[in-house]
Amino acid sequence: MKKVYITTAIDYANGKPHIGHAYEKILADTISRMFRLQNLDVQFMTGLDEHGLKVSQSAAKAGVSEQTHCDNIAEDFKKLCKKLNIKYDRYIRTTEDEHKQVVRDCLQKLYDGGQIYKASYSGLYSKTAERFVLEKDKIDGKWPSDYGEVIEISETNYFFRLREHQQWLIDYIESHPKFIFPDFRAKQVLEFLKDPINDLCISRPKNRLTWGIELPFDSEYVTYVWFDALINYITGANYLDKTFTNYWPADFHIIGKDILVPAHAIYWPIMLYALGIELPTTLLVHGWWLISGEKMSKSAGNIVNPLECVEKFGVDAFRYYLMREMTIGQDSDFSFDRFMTRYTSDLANDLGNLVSRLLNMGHRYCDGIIGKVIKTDVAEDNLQKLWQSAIPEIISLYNEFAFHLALEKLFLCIKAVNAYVEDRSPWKLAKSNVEGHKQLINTTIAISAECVRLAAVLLSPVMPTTSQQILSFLGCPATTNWNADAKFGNLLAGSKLREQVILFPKIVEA
RNA sequence: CGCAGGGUAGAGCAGUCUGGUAGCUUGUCAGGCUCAUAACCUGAAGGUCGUUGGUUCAAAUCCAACCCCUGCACCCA
Repeated sequence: MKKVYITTAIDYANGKPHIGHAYEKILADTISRMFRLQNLDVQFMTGLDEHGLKVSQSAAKAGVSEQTHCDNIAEDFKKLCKKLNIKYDRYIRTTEDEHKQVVRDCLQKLYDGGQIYKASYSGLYSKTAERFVLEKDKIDGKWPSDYGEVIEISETNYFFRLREHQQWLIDYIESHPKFIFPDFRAKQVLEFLKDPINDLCISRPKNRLTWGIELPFDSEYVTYVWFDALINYITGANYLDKTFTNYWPADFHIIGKDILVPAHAIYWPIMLYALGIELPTTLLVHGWWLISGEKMSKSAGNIVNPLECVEKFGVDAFRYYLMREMTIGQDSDFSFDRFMTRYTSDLANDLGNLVSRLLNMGHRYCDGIIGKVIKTDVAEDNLQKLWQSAIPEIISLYNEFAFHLALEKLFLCIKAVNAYVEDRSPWKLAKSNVEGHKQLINTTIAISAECVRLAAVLLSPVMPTTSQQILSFLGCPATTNWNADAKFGNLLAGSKLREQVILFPKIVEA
């Protein structure tokens, strides 16, 4: 009865949504949908990380309260999800009462168990940047100008014991090859763990920062934002409730490579271990989108607004591009040129045009009704065999998160339908009076329609709306179950075809 | 320095884990077709798979060494 529990990282409430946020959500959504189509009960959660210094600073800059600031950002991100057709089951915010309670509960448990201790330390502190800095931050022996005055201060804080669990963590990662995907990321973590790790400072004194969750055992401090943020995963699984085991352990934490080390591969497993909670099954680590070869970052200011693309080309085209171009784990380059090429050649010319010509032929030669497959020959057999062998391969590629390969394969099959239609040339058959040609036309249309139906069914996780549209053109309901729908059959006989439709109009000017 | 990733037709990428005729898209050239979104189909040209060595009957793939590019302060998926 346990659900498949899938999470994205929660977005930090500091700045606007960009392509990276969009990608992670689309990836998680695609995975969720693909599991649902295989009859799994999915719980998909995303959300917002709202505490910490940066949020406090952004709010001050905008001249609003922290909570108002977060409410606004939450709206932005929820809008993004809606635009991208992200079907999450829960949207968590770290300012929710339930979450605060879970964080305090965990802190108290760790404190009682001796996993948290108080210590003082001193270091160099930048008053302007409001954080500790290191000697190595100096450029040419001088502090960067935006650090302002740098002074030595000493501070007392609470620390969470990481180091004593280091060997346990190494053993755990080595004995659980599925824990970090793809494999090379695990290697990276193990490299990191070759050096001793420091205990984690999990508090901030209120004289520096008040925007956080107060420590349950010391009201002079708030909780460090990462400690707070990571706990969202168990809050979202109803940690305080009996139903916790319906969700936990999480099956997939979907995260970017930047927050693997140390947050998700070091802090989080040790936190859970120290709390006596089972670890998530898999950290699914994706790469970054570069923008025309350059690293995308807030500071560089080259943020591609995903919403712009969506409005111009449609959400499914955008989802298709991201899933088709990215090899999970690697970085990938986003360029409008390539987006246009994918849009035009894959979506408009191959898929869209196939749908368009099929509908038109159906009306022109078969009165808009799909006939029965009566007469088949080598051409039909070959096409059918191609699809029959491709379907399980595509599904298993999906299950391995190799979406780029699944889509490549699927579009090769779509091309094969175009070639098959060319081979049969119903427009020629229609001109002749030869016995049996009418049947052959019916067969061609029926087989092609069946292939288009399958294409729509298999595209559903990536392009849910398009999938549903295509199916409705063929007189079918949306697919909800691959076991039933992802099979080559003759399910469409008697179905009424819709009038010709342009699914992906050519967009002349980029 | 170290660690990680990448280096495959003009361009952009996959394939490398699990060795066996080098694949996809785009671009170019030549044909075909006209149902269709100036779309579709067929064929051709184009690669010493970064370099050198090793293992093997067989290496893009495994091993070793080296070269080049990228990332590794904060922020950021």
